[in-house]
Amino acid sequence: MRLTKFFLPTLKDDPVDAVTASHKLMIRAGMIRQLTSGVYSSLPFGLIVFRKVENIIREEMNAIGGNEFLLPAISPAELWAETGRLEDYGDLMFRIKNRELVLCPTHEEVFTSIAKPNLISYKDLPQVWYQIQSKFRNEERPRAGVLRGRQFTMKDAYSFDSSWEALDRSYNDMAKAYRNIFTRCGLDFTVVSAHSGAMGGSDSEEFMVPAGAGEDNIVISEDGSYASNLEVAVSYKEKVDRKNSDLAAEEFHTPDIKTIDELADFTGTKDKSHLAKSRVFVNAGKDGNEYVLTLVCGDDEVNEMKLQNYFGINIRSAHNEELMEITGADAGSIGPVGLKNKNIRIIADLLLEDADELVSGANKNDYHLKNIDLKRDVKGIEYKDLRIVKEGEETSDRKSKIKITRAIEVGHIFKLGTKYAESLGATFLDAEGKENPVIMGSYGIGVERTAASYIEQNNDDKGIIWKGELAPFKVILISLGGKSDEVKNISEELYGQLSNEKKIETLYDDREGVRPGVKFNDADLIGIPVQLIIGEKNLKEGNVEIKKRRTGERFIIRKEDALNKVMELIKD
RNA sequence: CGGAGCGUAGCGUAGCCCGGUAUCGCGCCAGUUUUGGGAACUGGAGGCCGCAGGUUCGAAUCCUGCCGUUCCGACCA
Repeated sequence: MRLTKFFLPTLKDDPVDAVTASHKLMIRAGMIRQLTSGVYSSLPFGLIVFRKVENIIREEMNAIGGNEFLLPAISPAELWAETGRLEDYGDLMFRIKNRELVLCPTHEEVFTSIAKPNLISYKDLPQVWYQIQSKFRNEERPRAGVLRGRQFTMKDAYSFDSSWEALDRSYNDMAKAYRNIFTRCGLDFTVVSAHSGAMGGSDSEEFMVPAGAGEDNIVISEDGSYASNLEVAVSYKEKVDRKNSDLAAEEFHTPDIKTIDELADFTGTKDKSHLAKSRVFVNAGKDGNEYVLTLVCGDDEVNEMKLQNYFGINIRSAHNEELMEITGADAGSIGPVGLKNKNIRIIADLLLEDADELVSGANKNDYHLKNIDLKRDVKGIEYKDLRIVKEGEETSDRKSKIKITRAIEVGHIFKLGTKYAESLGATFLDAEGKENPVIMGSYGIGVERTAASYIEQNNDDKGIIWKGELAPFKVILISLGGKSDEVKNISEELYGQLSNEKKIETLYDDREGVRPGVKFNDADLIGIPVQLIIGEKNLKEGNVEIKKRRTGERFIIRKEDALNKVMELIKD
């Protein structure tokens, strides 16, 4: 491609609205432009990269027997009402105003609607179906360029199986394909166990790219044997010890003490594990509200995602006005003993199992209780894993320690089970002639997000650094023309040889009247791996120069050897 | 949704407090010189100062409302 014909609007300065490296660089390198919040146009240079990602995905999906579809981006709202997701997604789904249609945020329903009348016998299964399609989500806060947008390209795949064992096989094939995809994309990634979110389902793994710009926190053990999303992570920690002193619970005055830290200071306690922290949650259900009081050690926090896993996505923190009504006190004086509403479920973290001599709120403003014995004083108490794990804790097997890192989720695979098949009536007849719901898996990859993640991991102060399969061009031929016809002739000759004979994706900076510095800086910014530089100075000696973008290494070589050297270097 | 900020030429900005018809840099166009790491000079084009209303002789500037957008948080896959 000749740069004089290629639309590549590069920017010298960072756009003021961009904060993360990939966002800045994708705009500066002329890959994307924003149309409105969370919505980006793909410019030619960006589109080349996105297509590379798509093609890698396509090849790996086809390799495991995937069938490519292209489904509509709009669908009837009714289809979503049937699975209950019209409500579940709520405002996250774009709705069309003048027709009962929605913009699809994902495609389980639509794929299932095709599966239903066509996958009717166990002989029709298994199937893997996928598409690469624009998705629309009315994100409340889009951020970091294409990392979280309102419109984005997603590869979504679905497996249809006749047994849970077969689903395991489909899932494992997919997991392997995902590893291939992200490896081929040149990403440093890690696979973590995850929460399957609003989609429902059981086993679930996320493909995570460690990067500061990420929105997720992931937990990785130092020995690499454990990896998990912080939302579901567990660790090993000693339980709070039981003292068996059988001291009577006793109320004491704690004026203006609202937080655990204040309580620790007030009581002169250094170890906050016996200062039990209470929080009240409301689980809004069809039959009215269920109230849940959680109890964790004073130095721990409740992991709300774990609560969602136990209670469903509708559980929420109680509002301040509700607290008084439920407990009899305001936040800061709430505890498990003496609650105003007796129909409240009390769930304590596993670390607090049968603990005694605890201090917690007395459900009376400005009072706390000490010597609470959970075994003795709290009837019907349940114990569950509730806490958020912390950096430096031991892994569950006690063989390693955990680290917490920010990461970008580029892919997610999970076993859906029969949720959509059941609600939409997609069944098949098994060998005995019995009707069963199709067992599904669901698998997604964010295309632009994958490219952005690559850039997050591969850039320097000059710009992007491409390598391997994602590189939009393998070589940039920089002609420092000036008045020299010879430079121009040699450049044209080499360009022809590279692009026509060797079939190498070559970008040819054939701009005239552009100073060398501008060309060098543009080349570094857009990050093509190998720069072949033709200038008058070297050419006088019969030489050309080659620079590797990543390392900055330079080679001055005979012009006759240029082609071979380029071919050698692009293999890296 | 809560908090904070921003909106002036393609991009980045000054001016706003204290009202008088918009500053500077980059980029763009023409010309001359230049040509290996974002050139110099000369000349030029380009603006409903986010929108609407109000105050005023007069509004980029003050007031009200709205819209857009960014960041933090909440929410979300």
